[in-house]
Amino acid sequence: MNLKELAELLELSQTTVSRALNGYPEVSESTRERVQQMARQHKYRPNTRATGLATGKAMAIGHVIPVYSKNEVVNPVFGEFIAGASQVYSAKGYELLLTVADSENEQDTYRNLAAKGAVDGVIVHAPQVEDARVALLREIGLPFVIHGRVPTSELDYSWIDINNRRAFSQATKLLIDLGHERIALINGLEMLTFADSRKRGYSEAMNAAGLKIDPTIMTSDELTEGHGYHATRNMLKLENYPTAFLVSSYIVALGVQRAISQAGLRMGDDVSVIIHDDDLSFFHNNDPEPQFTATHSSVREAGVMAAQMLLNIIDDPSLAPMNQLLEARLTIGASTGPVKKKRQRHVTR
Amino acid sequence: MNLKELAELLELSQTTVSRALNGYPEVSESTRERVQQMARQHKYRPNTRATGLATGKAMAIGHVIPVYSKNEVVNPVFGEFIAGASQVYSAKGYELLLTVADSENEQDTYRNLAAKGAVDGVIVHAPQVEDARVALLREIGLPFVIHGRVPTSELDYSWIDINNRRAFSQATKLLIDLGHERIALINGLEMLTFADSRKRGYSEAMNAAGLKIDPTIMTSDELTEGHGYHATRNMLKLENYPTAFLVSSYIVALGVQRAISQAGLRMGDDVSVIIHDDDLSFFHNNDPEPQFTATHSSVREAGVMAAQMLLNIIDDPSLAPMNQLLEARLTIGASTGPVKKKRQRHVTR
DNA sequence: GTGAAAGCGCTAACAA
DNA sequence: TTGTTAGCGCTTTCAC
Repeated sequence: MNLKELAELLELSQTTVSRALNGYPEVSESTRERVQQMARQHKYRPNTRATGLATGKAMAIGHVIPVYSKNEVVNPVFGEFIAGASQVYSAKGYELLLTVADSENEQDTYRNLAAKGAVDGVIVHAPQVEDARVALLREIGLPFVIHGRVPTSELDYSWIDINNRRAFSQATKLLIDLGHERIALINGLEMLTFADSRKRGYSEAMNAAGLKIDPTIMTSDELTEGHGYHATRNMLKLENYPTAFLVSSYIVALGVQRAISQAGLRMGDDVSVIIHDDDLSFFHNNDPEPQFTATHSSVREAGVMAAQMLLNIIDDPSLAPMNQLLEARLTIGASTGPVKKKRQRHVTR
Repeated sequence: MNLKELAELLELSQTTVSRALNGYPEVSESTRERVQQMARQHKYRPNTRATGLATGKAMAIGHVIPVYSKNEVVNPVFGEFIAGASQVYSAKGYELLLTVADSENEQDTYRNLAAKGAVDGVIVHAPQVEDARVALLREIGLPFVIHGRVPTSELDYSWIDINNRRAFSQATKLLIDLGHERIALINGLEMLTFADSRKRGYSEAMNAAGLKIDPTIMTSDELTEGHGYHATRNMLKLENYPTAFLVSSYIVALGVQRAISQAGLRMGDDVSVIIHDDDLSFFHNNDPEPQFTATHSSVREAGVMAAQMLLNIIDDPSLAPMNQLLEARLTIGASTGPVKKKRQRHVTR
């Protein structure tokens, strides 16, 4: 069923039907009713391509997710973020175009998207410390919102981010307050801003407490189980191995847990562990039942907000860049018990 | 830059330019060269909407991922699957339209997608044991491939699936051969076919070995960390708690690990654990270094194959339904040591 | 309040 | 080998 057929059925012109359906005021209430009724009855849906062609709008938003390595699992946070954004799009009649780009042809990806007229704007994922995309997108004039920030950019742009620095600084401080002095950092690739920020937060808290930052208990690599496992395994072989672990991403945490368990240590007892995957999860023996959300609810929310932001910008391109910094949820506090000095236990291997 | 401008620049008709670019044979080589050269130079990309409108094809594939609950994290396997499919699409000039549908309005989602002409076909994710979508899609005539199977459907349809039944039967048998008798099954929602199949595989192997199937060490719930944690915690309180765990999804495994560790048991030593997330991972003390890929490489591959399948069907709708059953990768074998009877160790709580 | 007609950017008969 | 023309399904000016 297309507009022409619907119009013939109603014995009206396409124009009137179109107007009735799109809420133009000049249509009489009676015909509007009639048109809407008939449209519903015949399950009429305007053809996206035609509408897009006629209006010059694509009614679609592109999400570009870069894949940096063949080993790495697509980060689950993308899924959550997109689930959030998707809600907003379908409410506003937009579609979501997903592109998985390997880092080489990523520039082309954005160019193509714009030139083909496939999208009205894009959400940029996984920004890097040095990221050329801000300049690129500005150049091609495609509206965008970055999920994350680009610290090196002098250009203004819209972004939404989780306060990774603060989350890691708080988490580190918490561990320090609990008596830990050897705190391992199992981080993502530090060329990516989220990992860079987390490292800063960690370092900040360590410095503030006058603790030594020891590169031998810090790793930066892909977010894989293997990374977590090998890193932790090696660290637990050290004379003075870490008594606490700060882990980026729960995929990595799976490996960390495995190595801890294998070494005969108990997670949350011999070793405290905090996992940060935009939400924070804390494992410690003083918790009657350690907190773990793993709902990624912050990320989903970030997706919603980013989508709204982008649609606003598309509506009114003259808008000044917007941004939003979300705090990570860390629901411990009350459940953390008395501070006591951590002692290392013999590691069985 | 659009076709008209490009044609004017070249002092040719739009037709010729279009033909030259689309590889029609009747264009002379010299003009074709000239056209391609100019197009490249001006970064010309045909407008998708216009092309779609003119050809009646959307040049887009829809992926619909259902979300059954607010708690559940979007299953990471979707990400992998889509990453695989995406490769194929971009190679063939297709776009990927992602829709996240909550189970209620899912029927509408497919209807809309078809009526709007937004996609040429869809990939259906997360099929249920009783799934109305096969009939629905057949009715609206939208080409589709199911990622999974619908056991109750009498209609023929195209699908690609991982042999979940076999994977779980093998995994269970392996654990039995190692001397385990109390094997827990931490499963997904059994209304979903993947979980249903896994349960069948498990039961099959248990029955074959003459072992009792005990519902108190089997759970079926959402794929969350909390599910794994609580299920395992409760089971470890049992008099004769399980000595082995078979876990659907590594998100859940994270919780299983946590509970094991908390109980003072060692994973892969006191307790064997197999995680199945389309690839299998086995943790057992006889492995010098327990296998874990967590690359989801099977799923990514499945995505590639599903996409190819769907594009073939779209090319030639008269094609008979195709299907493909992939075996899960379980790379243990050599590393599994001698079979010995498992003994339960005292659980500290 | 309603309709005729042009046009969005492309493809594809049909002509030349 | 190239060009003319109509048309894909919709929106939107302009006229009535």
